[in-house]
Amino acid sequence: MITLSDYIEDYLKKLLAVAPGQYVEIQRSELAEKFQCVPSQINYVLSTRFTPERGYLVQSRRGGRGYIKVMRIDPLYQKIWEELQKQLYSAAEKEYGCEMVKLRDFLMRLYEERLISRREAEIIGSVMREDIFNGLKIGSKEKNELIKRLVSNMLKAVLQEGSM
Amino acid sequence: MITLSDYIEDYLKKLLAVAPGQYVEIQRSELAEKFQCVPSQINYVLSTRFTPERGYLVQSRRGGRGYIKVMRIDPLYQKIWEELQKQLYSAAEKEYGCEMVKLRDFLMRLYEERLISRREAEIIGSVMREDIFNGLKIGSKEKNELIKRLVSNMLKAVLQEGSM
DNA sequence: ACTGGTTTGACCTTTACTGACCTTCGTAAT
DNA sequence: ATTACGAAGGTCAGTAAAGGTCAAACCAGT
Repeated sequence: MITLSDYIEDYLKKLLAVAPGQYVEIQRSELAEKFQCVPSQINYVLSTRFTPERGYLVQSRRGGRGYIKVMRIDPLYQKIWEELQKQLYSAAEKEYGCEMVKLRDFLMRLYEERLISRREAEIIGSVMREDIFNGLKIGSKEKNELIKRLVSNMLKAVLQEGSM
Repeated sequence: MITLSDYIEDYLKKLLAVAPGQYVEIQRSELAEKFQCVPSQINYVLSTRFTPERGYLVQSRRGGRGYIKVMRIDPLYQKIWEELQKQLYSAAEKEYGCEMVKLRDFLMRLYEERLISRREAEIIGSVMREDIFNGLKIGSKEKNELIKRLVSNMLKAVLQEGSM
């Protein structure tokens, strides 16, 4: 099942692919018109699919001559590990812990950056699911710590192994 | 006696038989409607009849435009799956559960038979360690179940993706 | 009666989409 | 310069549309 948001995401990615430079500039209302949706849906797509975790940055300007600029973030190979740790231990401190969704987004980015293969992404991703704890009596603090360790370990394993 | 679940199972299998590709996509509520049952019965059928043991995998997405995808898996991979389950649930009953050593042996075999790459073996292996639980208050029964689920999920991920 | 598979429904989580209302900023009129 | 207007884009809460979970009730065969 493909949603409208998926189409819009696709469209933007295709634009990015052929764009000279690492960015594209669009008009929100124009795009909304093109896809026959309300303008705020564009924001929805941007905020759910073009996040930093997925390797994108969005800038915009309001008012007359306003625009939205979508950029790809550079690969930053060295920083990958740090970024992961930040992911794991930022929201983590708020007691509610690392959000699986964000983690998976980050994973997909590693895949898109070709640091890991599709299969590797799936393998690692299979651990980032709330439902692995279903029916098990485990405290949420423990759940969280476990996820962090597992993901860290797995990533460490690939990063140590070198190129795929 | 033939139950409703049997009919639903049949129906899905027939769909799969004529489907181009090794999968079918359905809407849970639609199917429930067709068979005049509650939606959750579809989950029941899927979880009891379309398991990896029987050669199937199920993926899904929630929310608007959600769907359920039922896939066939390759017989070769199915064998592997069964072996893993045997590994996980044989010694498992002896309270101390799946021995990591045995699991690692199994992993190595997968690698030697070229079903997984070296990197994949490293990733999966990084989870098969007692020390991931160090200092965490988790019952040994839970630890055990968790390891099984994690390993199963990871292998499932490989099955889904097919040959490397 | 017991047992195990089946069926159901109440409640939950996730995702997509919409619309009313708000903020920002260029620019044309004063 | 100042102001007023209009043309962007932003926010957020609400609605709807999926699918997931779990435990209780319900049979059927022994």
